[in-house]
Amino acid sequence: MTKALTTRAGTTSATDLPYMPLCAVFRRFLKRKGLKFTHERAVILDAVLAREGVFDAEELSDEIKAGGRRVSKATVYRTLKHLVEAQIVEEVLIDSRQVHFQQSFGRDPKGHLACLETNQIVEFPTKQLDEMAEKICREYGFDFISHRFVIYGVSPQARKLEQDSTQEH
Amino acid sequence: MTKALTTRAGTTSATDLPYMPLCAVFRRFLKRKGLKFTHERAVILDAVLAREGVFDAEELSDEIKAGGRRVSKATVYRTLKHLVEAQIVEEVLIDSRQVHFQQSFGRDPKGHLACLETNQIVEFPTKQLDEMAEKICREYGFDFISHRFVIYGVSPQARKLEQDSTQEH
DNA sequence: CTTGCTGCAAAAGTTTTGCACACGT
DNA sequence: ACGTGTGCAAAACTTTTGCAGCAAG
Repeated sequence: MTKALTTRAGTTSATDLPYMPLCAVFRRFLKRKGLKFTHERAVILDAVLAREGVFDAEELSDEIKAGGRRVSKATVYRTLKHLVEAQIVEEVLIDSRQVHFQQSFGRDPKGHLACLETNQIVEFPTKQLDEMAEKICREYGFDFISHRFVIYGVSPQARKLEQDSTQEH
Repeated sequence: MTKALTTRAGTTSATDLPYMPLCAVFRRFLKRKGLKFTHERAVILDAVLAREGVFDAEELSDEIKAGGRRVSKATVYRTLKHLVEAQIVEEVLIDSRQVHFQQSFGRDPKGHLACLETNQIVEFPTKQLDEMAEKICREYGFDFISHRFVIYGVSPQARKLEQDSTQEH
């Protein structure tokens, strides 16, 4: 999507190269559902893959616009739904203002450490937690699907900011 | 709030008895903040305490109406904010449609096991998890405030429903 | 009495949807 | 060609806010 690349062996197009596996995953998902891989969906997937960490629909839309490409917000919302269903992206519920997303394909589940002062979000690995979640599910007779673990706190940076402004008094 | 009760020793009013401690907690909180304990706030606290488990602003408002009392939705939202700040109620982020709440005062933190088919929510205790959350915070230099742990799955009931409808084919 | 509170209705913010046209397969 | 997708603008929904009158301390 971003720049032209020489096609090797004439089998893959330039469009595929920056994210070959996920693009393929998405195309396969769409085909299975009788849906189409459109230019807009490619642009959105591209933007998702370019993102690090957590984002919301608005941010994604803005980044697409900033990149000089144009996709309507309605399409961004519609496509994010498909990406979630394709398990390429997952919803992350950090606060109640709006839905947040993050790329999830092939990643281990992560927990989120959110700073209530600065809205900074740090990810941490959740090995032990994953097992615990499945065990709890079993105890209650549930089939496990996924889990979300969010810890709220105050980051060192926020604490420092606060100290600085107190000293100014 | 609900029915008249004989006042013992002339010290507590009938209004206080059904939830003496929490009403007191809330009044103390309000006084500290220079806010007022109004009739509407009493009605809302009453409704919150009558609830078991997780609820949203809409449900609370409906239950108040069903009880023949009338408080505007704006006031329900405004009061829930205060109850959260007073730590009598806490936000629970289960899904992205709207904010959910539950009574939290004096309760141990709980995790939520949510069924994605039926929207049923089961609570489970999180002893080990609480320690883990604080430890993770420390590792990243954060001050711990709270945590949310939600596990998504399919409940036995939902599984059963699905089986039944498959058999009907 | 002073200050905060309530209800109402309007506003704000996010997400969804209907429709006419455009595009992938 | 067919059936899906897109943009746009309007709708839907939850939550917030401004204001004028009301109530608590």
